Amino acid sequence: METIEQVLESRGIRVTAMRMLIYKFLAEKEVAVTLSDIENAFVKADRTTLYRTIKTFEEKAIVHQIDDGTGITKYALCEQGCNCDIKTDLHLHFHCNNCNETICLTDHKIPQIKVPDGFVSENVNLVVKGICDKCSG
Amino acid sequence: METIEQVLESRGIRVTAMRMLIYKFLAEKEVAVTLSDIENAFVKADRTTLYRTIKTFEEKAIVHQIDDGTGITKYALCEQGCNCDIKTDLHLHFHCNNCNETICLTDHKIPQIKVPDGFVSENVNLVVKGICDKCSG
DNA sequence: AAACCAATGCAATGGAAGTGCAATTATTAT
DNA sequence: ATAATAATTGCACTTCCATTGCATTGGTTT
Ligand SMILES: [Mn+2]
Ligand SMILES: [Mn+2]
Ligand SMILES: [Zn+2]
Ligand SMILES: [Zn+2]
Repeated sequence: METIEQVLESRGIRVTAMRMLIYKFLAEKEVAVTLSDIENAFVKADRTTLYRTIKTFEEKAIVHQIDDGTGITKYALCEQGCNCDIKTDLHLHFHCNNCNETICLTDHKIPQIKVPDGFVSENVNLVVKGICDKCSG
Repeated sequence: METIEQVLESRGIRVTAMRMLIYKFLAEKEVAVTLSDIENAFVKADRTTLYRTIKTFEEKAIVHQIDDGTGITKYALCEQGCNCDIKTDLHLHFHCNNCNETICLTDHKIPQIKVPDGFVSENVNLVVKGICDKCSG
């Protein structure tokens, strides 16, 4: 099992205390988080640092961005085999209208979508909205 | 064929000059528009009026909102049989990565999406990104 | 230790969405 | 037609999130 340091270094991200903490925070969360979620978790740190950390993670493809339609961008750690860097990450995202949380349905892939002649599909964003398992129980 | 006045009145929207102009603008556009697109088309009118007009149209279900992932909400006239008011409008939207425009693929419906046990799907947002017919030609 | 470069913190900016209230315009009642 | 009423429009202001410039700190390398 890889340590956090190893994960970061293997992607060419220099290891700092802050980066490790944020990585750990993301790893412990089972839902996608917003920047202000991270802010609330690390009140001592500056917003900008948190922002740039998550952007670095995104560039280096250890997190991916999720647009769930709430207007606030969310982030989640990439799982094994998440190819979001080459824009072919095709797993579903689910947004709960009740608890307002968004999660990756990592092993539910997006079906092939037919587009009209002349159109070229490169990427698909699919967000299912409804009630999550915790709220429907 | 219905006149614009008739369309508006039939949905309980009072007819004003501004509303007719905006409706016409939307009808002539074959792509989804942003609020600032409308702003640029009607520089004499106030932003707020344009904003509230489009919101009225949305409430009365003659336009629907599109979240194409650019972070800016877009709007398009509902076609015949567009049931976006009852949240079952399931046609595809296509966003061109080249010309940056977004269009409704009105007769391409979203396939049934499977979600895990315990999850209840109420609504789906699906945006295909790639190259549009005009840009790929 | 000096030089260097990357990471962090602070302050400010920009863009889009939304709201309170006053002024204007249209509709209805007298 | 005039007055009363209601809806629409315009202006100013606010909020929220995302993003950047620049100074400062801290770690690495020579
Ligand atoms: Mn995901
Ligand atoms: Mn549409
Ligand atoms: Zn929920
Ligand atoms: Zn195009």
